[in-house]
Amino acid sequence: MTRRSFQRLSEDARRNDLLEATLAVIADCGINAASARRIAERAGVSAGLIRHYFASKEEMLHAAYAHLIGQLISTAAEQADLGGTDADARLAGFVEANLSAPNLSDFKLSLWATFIGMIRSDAAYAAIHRDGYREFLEMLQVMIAPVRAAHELPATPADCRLLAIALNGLIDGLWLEGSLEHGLYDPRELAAIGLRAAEDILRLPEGTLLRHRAGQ
Amino acid sequence: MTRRSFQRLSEDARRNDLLEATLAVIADCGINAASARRIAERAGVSAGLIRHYFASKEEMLHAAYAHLIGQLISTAAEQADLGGTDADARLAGFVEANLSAPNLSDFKLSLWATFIGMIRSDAAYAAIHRDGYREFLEMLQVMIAPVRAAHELPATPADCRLLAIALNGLIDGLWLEGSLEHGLYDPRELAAIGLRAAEDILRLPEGTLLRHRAGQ
DNA sequence: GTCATTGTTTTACAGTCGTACAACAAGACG
DNA sequence: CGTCTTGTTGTACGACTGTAAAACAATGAC
Repeated sequence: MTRRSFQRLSEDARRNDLLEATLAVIADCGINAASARRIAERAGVSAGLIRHYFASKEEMLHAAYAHLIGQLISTAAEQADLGGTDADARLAGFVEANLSAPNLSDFKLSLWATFIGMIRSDAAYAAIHRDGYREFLEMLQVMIAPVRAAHELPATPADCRLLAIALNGLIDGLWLEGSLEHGLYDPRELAAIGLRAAEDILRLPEGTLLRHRAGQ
Repeated sequence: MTRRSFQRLSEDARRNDLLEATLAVIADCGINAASARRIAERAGVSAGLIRHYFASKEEMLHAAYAHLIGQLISTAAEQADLGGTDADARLAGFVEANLSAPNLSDFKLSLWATFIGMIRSDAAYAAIHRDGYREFLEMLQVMIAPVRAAHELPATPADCRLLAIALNGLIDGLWLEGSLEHGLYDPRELAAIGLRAAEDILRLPEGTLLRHRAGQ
């Protein structure tokens, strides 16, 4: 018996590989088929290594969920940052990022749904969900305030929080329908639909957000 | 060894018990813990019996998903029927049913999400999802037409289909946010929010749907 | 070049999984 | 009451599960 040759990786790199492999296997094979052995194989690693980075497979799944949420949020935050100091552009970028690739994808939706299905029976998933939701809402609220203020609309924290909730509902609904790929609207249209609806919800003049659309 | 005493049930009754037990275990314990043995125990039956009603556990899961979708749709259809021949009341009832108990629940959301997470890796789930979505859309389209016509608004099948898609997105988004129980709005308000937004989407006079609200 | 460290593989194990099938008993029918 | 049908139970089996731990080898320090 000759042993497999291998390469030592930094803790961060290997951990990341395992998390990405976990997500890939769940999305491609389903959560039921996502065994430790299959995930390890996908990561190009032996099954035993998992326990070197995570206390249990369950802990790795929790970390993978947090990893996914982090990707979704940071992708949106990065696109918002492309707007620089322009409040309208920042908000538009944030909304658009959530309604276009890579956040808009059946891959991510499949994972999101799988984990959402577990928050009822596992408090760890529920906590990760709650934290991500809070962070998302807070970012929205912070971005909404200056946009509303610039158009001389009420923009107290309380106002903006309610608007953030409504906007989050809109984004979630459109993201869900778009990612489910019902083929009912061109994915490229989705961001425009969302930006237009966001203007309505925030009572902004027509085009305030839409003219900052990056795609197309 | 003395055998457990048991009762023979009709095929329909036993099948239904097994499907309900399947859903209950998935929601309460998570899909990973939903083994055939645990499901059988929940149904008050031995594990071997499953194979008498379903060719495999997988087939039972598929049937359970279809069962859930059927519940969601028929609950909404029944509440629509309470509106009798009044087109406005029928549509309002349909929308409201999807935004209040029993359709609005963390139990049902948990199941819905779990199955949605599997449509990417299993064609059988995808087919069930597609069929349910089509049926839902068609019901909306049929109910929208007379409401629009009564207010002398365009109501061709093409018009109503687009409106049904938009309305479905709204319902899905609100249902999702409401069922996730973020505690951000009173569940009783949700139906009112949805009816009000539906009036906007369909360009109906204020109160057209809202005054048919059954709850409260 | 040698050694120590430790990331990685391999093997082993007890438990659980889905399921096939034989034994049984509940209910229907005469 | 006896007999037949078949819904239901109990058991057995091989495959797979998560995980513990020993054996090993890649890398860095000197």
